[in-house]
Amino acid sequence: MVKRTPQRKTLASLAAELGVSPTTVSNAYNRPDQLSAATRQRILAAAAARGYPGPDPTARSLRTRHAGSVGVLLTEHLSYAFEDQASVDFLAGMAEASAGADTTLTLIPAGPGSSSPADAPSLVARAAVDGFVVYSVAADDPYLEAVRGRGLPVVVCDQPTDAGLPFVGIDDVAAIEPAARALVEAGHTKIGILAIRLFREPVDGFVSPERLAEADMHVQRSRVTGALQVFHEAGITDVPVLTRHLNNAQTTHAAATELLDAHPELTAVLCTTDSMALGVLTVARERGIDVPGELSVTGFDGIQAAGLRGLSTVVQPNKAKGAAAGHMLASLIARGEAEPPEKTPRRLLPTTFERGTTIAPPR
Amino acid sequence: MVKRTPQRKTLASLAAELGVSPTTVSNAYNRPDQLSAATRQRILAAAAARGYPGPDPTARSLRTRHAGSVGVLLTEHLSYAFEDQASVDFLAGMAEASAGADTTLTLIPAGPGSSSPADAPSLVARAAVDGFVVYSVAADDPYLEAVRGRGLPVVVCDQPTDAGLPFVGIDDVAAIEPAARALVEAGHTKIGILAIRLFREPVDGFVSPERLAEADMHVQRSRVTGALQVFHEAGITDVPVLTRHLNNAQTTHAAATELLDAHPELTAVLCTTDSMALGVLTVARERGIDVPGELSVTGFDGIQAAGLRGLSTVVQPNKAKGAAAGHMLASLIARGEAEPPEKTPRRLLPTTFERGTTIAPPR
DNA sequence: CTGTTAGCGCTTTCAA
DNA sequence: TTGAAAGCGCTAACAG
Repeated sequence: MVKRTPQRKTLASLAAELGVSPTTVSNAYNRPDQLSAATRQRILAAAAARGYPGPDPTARSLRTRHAGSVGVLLTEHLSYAFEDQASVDFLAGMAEASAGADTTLTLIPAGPGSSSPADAPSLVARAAVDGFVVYSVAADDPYLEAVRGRGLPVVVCDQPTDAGLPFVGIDDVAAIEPAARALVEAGHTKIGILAIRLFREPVDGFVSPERLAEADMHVQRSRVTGALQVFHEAGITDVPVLTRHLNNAQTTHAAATELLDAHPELTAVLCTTDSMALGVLTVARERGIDVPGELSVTGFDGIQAAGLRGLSTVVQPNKAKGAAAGHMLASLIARGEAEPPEKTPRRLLPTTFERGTTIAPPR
Repeated sequence: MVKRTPQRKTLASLAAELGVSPTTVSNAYNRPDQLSAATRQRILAAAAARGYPGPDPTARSLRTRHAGSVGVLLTEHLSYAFEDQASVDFLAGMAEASAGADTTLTLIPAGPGSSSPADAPSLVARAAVDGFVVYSVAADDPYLEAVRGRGLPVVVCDQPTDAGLPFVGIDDVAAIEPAARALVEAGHTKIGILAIRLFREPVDGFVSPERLAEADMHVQRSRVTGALQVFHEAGITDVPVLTRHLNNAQTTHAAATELLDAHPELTAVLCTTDSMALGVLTVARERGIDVPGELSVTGFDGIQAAGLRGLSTVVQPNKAKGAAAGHMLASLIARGEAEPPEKTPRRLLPTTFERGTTIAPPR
């Protein structure tokens, strides 16, 4: 007993076999109220019996001009992005938003993964999506270029801040102020700054004010300038700024070492990243420097490890950023089908300063 | 000077304006070797000038019968999945595989998130993908049903183990043996077992052997039976098994408390999950019970927190599972377009036992 | 190297 | 409540 498969199953073939029109079958799936419950049942039953999997999504999308998915572009090689808690949290927020919008998420495996760098953005060109969310990429990132080329709604998160695109992020300048101010108010005057990746090209070492003004990674630069502003207002003008391009245990440790060696007079270190701050804590422990007794330290991000160590830090809402970006994109997509763009939306989310236990008055 | 936008840009309209055929334009994008470099340049330039974004992905997919994306279905509400390190690692592995295959990843926001439970799997039905990877769901999960209904290649990871579908996972029975054996070899005879979610419906408390045989969450059950087997062979037959449905700090703490209260004679606890084991460590510390001096503890999974605490545990390769599942699906998709299914593939990945520092002979 | 033709499978007016 | 007809935008044969 072999059931033969009558070619490929399509909505039309099903309709033909049942002696109804394609319209009716289509309605059975998409507009239950447009046909009698009886016919609908009959159609659905027949479909199940014959193994017709329902209307082909691609054909449906072509016809309706609607993909039901939004593209997500994460800076790094996608596989690395999952190792970074911040981007994972961001994705969680996106997921929340997309569930609410009955939309799927299309992750583009960007980064130096694919074959040639030239055809890498081709995945962007080929993705069947209704819009993109781009998370923290450089202003001239080729993937971002590819996304713009698609002519679909785009929302940028964190970076680039000035691309003229709808934006979700935080006010980095304002966000770091409470941390800087806490240090100042505790009485510190010898303060150093540790920052991550200020420039696109690898730059490690101390950065002069002139050089800093040219830093092209705006998020990190804003945090440094935000802090410097507070320090300057307090009359603290001699603030060494040290940067590292990479952000791992090794580099942060090296950075902390270099800063403390070059400036033994420091009584406080402000970091633009929790990982940097944790590096400082590690070096301090190794050298028997008491924190916060002899050295105050602040971070930025609010990663879990920071919370566990009681680090004084600025907590930013990664998951909320994802949700906000998702919702903003959804509304752009919804609107795009009607009214023109209007003013490009820009949403800044609030951050909070976590007092922690790593700040004390200088000795 | 206003450039007028001549309606919607399509490949055909571009071709018409340039006075070439649609084929030629198509080739300019897809088969550079099928036309002169000159014409290609002319076409691409014209496209850029007019803002033609390139061939529409949906139409292309319809025509080529190929979506260039694989669907990923994670058990929990997608947003929760990102809070679970194991599934994040799994996704990282998937990402790696998909980058290699020049494919995007379509995440389906499953779980109790969407509108009505009835139309929730509809996202599965509407996803434009070439196949699915399903990660650790119940055998009768409605999303899994929906996936099967699509008639596309599917790879299951972890669960269900016996769906007759291509499978990637570990041998849970064998995997836990080294942990159980280490306890036995250290000389323990009073051993308890802590397990997570043995049943689909919420079950909290002690589980009799009869009840255990009925447990429908096979992964967890296998770990318990694998351990029991080792214990029985060593003549240890009286082994209390306690389970909790939820897996968070609170429930694991409560479970540990309940087990130690009911069985103060225990000198060792084997857990089917690191989180459970960490719960035991927490309770032990609270009660001043020395680990491993007075109590030996083992876990399962190899999460980061376990490593940091020196937990003796079975480490499973979550990222490798993702990569393996991704590759298996890719090959099924590639093949599907030629040969018939053949034997359904099944891949078991190796696990390792991490000795750790939480096992010692009983006092 | 380029053009003509014929659909991929569906939804959507519009008419019956 | 159902049906007929017209494409959505593209690519793949096959000719030239």
